[in-house]
Amino acid sequence: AQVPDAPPCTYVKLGELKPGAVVNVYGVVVFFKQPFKSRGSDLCSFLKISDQSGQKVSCNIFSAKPERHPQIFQIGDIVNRKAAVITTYGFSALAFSGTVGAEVEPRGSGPTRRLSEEDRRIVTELRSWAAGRDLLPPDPTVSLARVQPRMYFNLACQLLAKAPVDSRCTLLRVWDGTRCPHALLNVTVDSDVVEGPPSFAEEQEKLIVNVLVYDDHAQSAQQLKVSIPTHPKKKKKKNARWPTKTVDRLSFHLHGGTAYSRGVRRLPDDTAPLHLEECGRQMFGHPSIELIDVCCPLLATTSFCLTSPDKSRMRSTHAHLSYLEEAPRAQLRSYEPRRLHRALKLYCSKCTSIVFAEGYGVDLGAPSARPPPCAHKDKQPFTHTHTYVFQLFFAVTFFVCDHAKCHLNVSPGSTLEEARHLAGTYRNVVPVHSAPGCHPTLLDLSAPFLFRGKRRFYGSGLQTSQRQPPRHHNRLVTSCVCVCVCVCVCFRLQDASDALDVFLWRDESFFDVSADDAATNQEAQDQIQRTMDSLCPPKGAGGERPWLDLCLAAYRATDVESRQTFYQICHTSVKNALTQKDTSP
DNA sequence: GCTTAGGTTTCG
Repeated sequence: AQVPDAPPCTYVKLGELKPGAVVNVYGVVVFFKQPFKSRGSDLCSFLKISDQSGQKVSCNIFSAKPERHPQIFQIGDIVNRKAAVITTYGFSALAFSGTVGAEVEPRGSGPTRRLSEEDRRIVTELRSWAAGRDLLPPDPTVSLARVQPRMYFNLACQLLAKAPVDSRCTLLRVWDGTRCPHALLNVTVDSDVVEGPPSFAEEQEKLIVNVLVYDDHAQSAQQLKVSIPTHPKKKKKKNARWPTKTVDRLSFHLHGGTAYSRGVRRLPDDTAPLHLEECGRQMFGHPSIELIDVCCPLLATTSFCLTSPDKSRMRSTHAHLSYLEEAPRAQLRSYEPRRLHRALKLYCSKCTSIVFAEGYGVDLGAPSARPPPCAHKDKQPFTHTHTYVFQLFFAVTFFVCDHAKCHLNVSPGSTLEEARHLAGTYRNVVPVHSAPGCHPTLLDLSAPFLFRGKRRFYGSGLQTSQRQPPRHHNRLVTSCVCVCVCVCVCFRLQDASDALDVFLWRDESFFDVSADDAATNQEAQDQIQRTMDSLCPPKGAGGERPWLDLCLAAYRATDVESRQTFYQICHTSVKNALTQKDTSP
């Protein structure tokens, strides 16, 4: 770790870095991520820099204070970190009190502030080196008129209205003055929760697209301001029934995470594309300059757009496209498992693979059980996730993910005692054994399979095994996996035409009961059970099965030969459907 | 209290 008054150290070219060294590093930014919240206590910036040696080096900068992170404006800026700690990966710049992560010199030919003669020479050389190559990636911005299915793109647009969909999704109604030629998904939300006009004139609606914004971006989307006043007299709410004709419709998704600089952000006012204003005049008919003037907030994203003065780089709302089909109503016919404690699963907190299917120990007699080939959703077509969950549910098998990054390494010769210790830091820790080159496995039945704070869980299932005494602290452990608890339930839905199995999982709460509570609290389990039974009365128990409005997203296989259609159901949609009051057919 | 993250897009 660095201290503010570390002694001056030598400037080293990026191609000559040695692990463990503490050196003075200069480089041209070739990639950067704005500070984001880490799982620890700090914000983290990530950047890659390069220099004349051609070497690209990664750098992480940690500090809880945003102002202590390097103020990088754009790719091509030059950063300098005195006393960088070199690791085998790259280098870390720990921004402790009194120091900043790195000094930044703008690209181009700006003044070199307060630099020593040597520093000025280095910056000048780096600038002329950087000027000679094309460091900026191509701008992925397209207009709505040019959007194609399954395309990733940036969108600069005006925000006309927004509405929360659920805790992890926000709907943004936007337009960019061009008309998307595809049939568009119609998203219906309660007009009471819409900020901005609840609906627009028919001609206007044809130009407006709905963008579904998820997770971390849903939070930032909620901060965006809609400046078009809500119409004083509300239009009648549109009929929320699903269309009877099934049509492929384009939908726009801004998924969670920041890969490829995904995000949503307000653009500075002076960057509004002129055509938007002009089209706005046409769109709203009679002189509407006022309206246009106040509805300027634009959407854009992250790295390049945040502070870049280069307008062409400022717009980037990545959206992911897929086809959606709309489906009619269905009834809940049954669900599995009927005993809720069997629905408790553990999943890896990093890669989100389910770690254990049934209660641990059920299938230990068959340690040859291999992870299903489709266990990692990032390595296999998404179609398989469905099958995988199904297999997990009805076959008894277990699986420990083998992503290196998912495993907490422990020192050689470590024991269960160390796993127990880790549970003081990580909430749920699973000790595993992994022989070199082999898939990681659980320890045998007599050892705890889960440390959860101060509690240990043995044997077959979370609920029944927590009272056994601690023992086997000397058992060897090679690594540990941090896991989370979720409730995973399969619902069988049915309408007049067919039945469909639907899985809900990986949510922090389940019918307002947290998965953590469900894992340890009988009362919480009973509450879930009662809800489920009210939705789906057991045979002979009487009571009406409610009709549910469902949003079924049909992902068409990209493989045209197979033309396999399969269904993935948005678990929040299903959950909303399951909790709705309407029971009319 | 001394970690966090370590680009490479999809649960929806």
